[in-house]
Amino acid sequence: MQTEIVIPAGKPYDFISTLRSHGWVSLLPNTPDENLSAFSRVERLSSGLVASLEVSAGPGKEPRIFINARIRKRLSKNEISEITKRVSYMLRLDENLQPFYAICKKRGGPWIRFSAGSGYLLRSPAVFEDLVKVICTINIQWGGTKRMVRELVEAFGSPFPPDASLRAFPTPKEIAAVSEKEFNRRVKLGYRSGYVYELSSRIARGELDIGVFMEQAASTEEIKKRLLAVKGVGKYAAASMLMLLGRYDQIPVDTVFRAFMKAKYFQNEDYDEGKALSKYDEWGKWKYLAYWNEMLTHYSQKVEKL
DNA sequence: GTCCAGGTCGCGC
DNA sequence: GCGCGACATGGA
Repeated sequence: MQTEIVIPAGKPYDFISTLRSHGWVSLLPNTPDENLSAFSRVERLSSGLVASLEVSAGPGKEPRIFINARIRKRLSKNEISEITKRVSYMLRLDENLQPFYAICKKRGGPWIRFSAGSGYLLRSPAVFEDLVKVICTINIQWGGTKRMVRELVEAFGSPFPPDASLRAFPTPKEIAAVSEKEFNRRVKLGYRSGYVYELSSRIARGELDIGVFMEQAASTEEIKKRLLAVKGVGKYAAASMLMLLGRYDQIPVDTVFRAFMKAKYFQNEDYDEGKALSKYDEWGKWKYLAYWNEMLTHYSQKVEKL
């Protein structure tokens, strides 16, 4: 059965730019179409039902988002609402980047191109998935990240009944259902394996509530502290997670940041990390977006790699 | 074969 | 608080 769900973006929104904002659209269960202008994804609803979602957008500055949901039965109101919420979260339809655009406009020059509707970075519908995916970007090349995420989905994700080769992202329970030894045998995550398994087990046992990372009222410093308490999450991963949680005031310092800063700002002097970071001080709570968009522009938007 | 990747941990000072 | 080696895995 198919159900079409329509969500008005409700604000200037550039759907294509969201998909191309970084590599997340290429990590399973996300599957981009060949033009990178829409994507599909298998999603396991809280009822345990597994659906396949095709997400695309209509024309216009404030487009409507279309979700074509395939599932065995007719969708209930609750299920439609759940799907709507998850896709809205992925696309960040609830975020407001107007203050960022305003600063860009004021600065002028190349920043003018960041106009209303662009700059939203795709994320996963659930924080657990983003945490695992960020851990899978640590000390590994992008191809390795894709491989590890694929192995996780194929080994532990719930299958989509009409086509069991399509699977959802695993839940913590699905991972914690096997022993750590078995986990290590089924997916080759290198030394990240223990991090992912421990995280999954703690959540599955109820020792860690993933909601603690989403508390809107908590300060960014507080959320950062909670993230750093997760084994496997250091400064880089915490800053990346904060971005995925909609807090843009920290920059993940990694080989990408360093290489870009050296190429753009330190061609004629020795690289200095403090100096590099301070380039974005004036952006306040929008540092990440300033850095990321400048970096994308510098490399002329190489989509697949980042 | 060798190097190292969108780093992090645990140790010793 | 800072420096440093170890760490799994596979691609370059």
